Amino acid sequence: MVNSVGDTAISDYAAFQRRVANYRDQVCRQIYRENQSCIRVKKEEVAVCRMTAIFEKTLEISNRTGFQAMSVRDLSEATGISMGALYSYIESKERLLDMILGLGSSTTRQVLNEMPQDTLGARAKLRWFLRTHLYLTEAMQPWFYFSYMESRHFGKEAREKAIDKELATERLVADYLQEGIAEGEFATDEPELTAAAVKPLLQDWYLKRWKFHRRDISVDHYADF
Amino acid sequence: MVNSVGDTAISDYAAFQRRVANYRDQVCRQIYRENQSCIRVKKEEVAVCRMTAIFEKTLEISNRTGFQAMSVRDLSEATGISMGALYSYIESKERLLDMILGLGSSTTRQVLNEMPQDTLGARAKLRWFLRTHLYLTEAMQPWFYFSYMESRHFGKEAREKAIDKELATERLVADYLQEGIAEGEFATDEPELTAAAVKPLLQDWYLKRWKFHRRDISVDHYADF
DNA sequence: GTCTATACAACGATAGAC
DNA sequence: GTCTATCGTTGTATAGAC
Repeated sequence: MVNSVGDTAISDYAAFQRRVANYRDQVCRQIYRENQSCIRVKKEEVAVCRMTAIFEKTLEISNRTGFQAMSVRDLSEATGISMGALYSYIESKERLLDMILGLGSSTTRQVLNEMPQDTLGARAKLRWFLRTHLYLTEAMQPWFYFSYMESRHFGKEAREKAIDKELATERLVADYLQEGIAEGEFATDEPELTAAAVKPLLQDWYLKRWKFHRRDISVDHYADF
Repeated sequence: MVNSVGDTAISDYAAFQRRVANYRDQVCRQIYRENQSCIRVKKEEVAVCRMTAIFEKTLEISNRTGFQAMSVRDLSEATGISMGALYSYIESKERLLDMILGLGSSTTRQVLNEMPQDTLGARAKLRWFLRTHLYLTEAMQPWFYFSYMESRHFGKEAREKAIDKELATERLVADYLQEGIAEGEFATDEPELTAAAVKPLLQDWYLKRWKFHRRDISVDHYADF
């Protein structure tokens, strides 16, 4: 409930979810402005509203059948927007992909850069980071799933960006571990390999949700660590 | 080197690789016979040889672009077999998918059912299973990658089969853990969650090879456990 | 701003000559 | 058993009426 400024941990998932929902609208508007040059619809309110729906349906269909298998006709039908109208929002299918990727990575960047200032000690920082990461992938599960599954079909630049991001996350975890070892908090002789092992555990949460839905939520998974 | 009948562990990866290569030919021939009714080429030697090439190239292209994005024309070009000739081996693109899935799961079944008889104790059994599983995914990395990535595009039956297989693996690991706890060998209060956590670590090996190629091989990853 | 109708390329698959 | 030529379908994207 309480979500005062200096909290060490995010108080609970529901609060976190609300925060992310706010970001989403904000980020959608930002995406619209960035791509205004190729969007024929000029009324911002209309455009942002419909684009939000387009993004949502795209993730929904793509996560069932794959982005490339999803035809724009499918998308038109799912959103209730005709082919012609649709193309006044997205310019091309490839551009749609770019916009969706931007949507997620902008949100992620904002959320993970908000570590409370008074979070001290490697253990606390690692805890905060892992928990926030887990919450984030839960709140935006469709996007993370999409991003993971489609990453190999990206263009060269986008794919390299994805790899960089993954390595950056791993490096951050490895650094926290290293810091913790120096503080005498952790006992691992191979922080890098451990960090590399942590990543798939985080990813499994959004990739194999059906598996965890038969049990309890993130807190448990956290205890596991 | 030594690979005598009763070895507790597979002696080394090179030997294992040779064993799997033998299986592959054998399994390819089996696939040919099973699908003989819809394969127009009747000379077994010719057919098996070309089908092996077709399977290999399909995995190669699909793992870059996705199976559904791979056109049969691409495959024709890559194999050097014309469209017409190609279709006297595969009948349809969907059938090609089925054959490839059968190829891998047959091999997997054979290999994992060959646990040495004198492997006693939960720890030894778990070790053997994990090491063999890791070796197998290394030897057939393209197939495992393909299977993982394309599983969501499968038909209902095939997808359920894949889920069953994954759960079966997890159950097996959980059982070994349980057995080990009973023997006082392991100290985990949640064998099922631990088993669930082991799976993504195994999978990460074939999904993110680029990450591990900057370090050393499976033995290390095993030590990590 | 949205619709229907359509252009044009690429797809899976086949026929028929060799 | 293999090839070239071609079928019908479906895909992305656009034009022009409303």
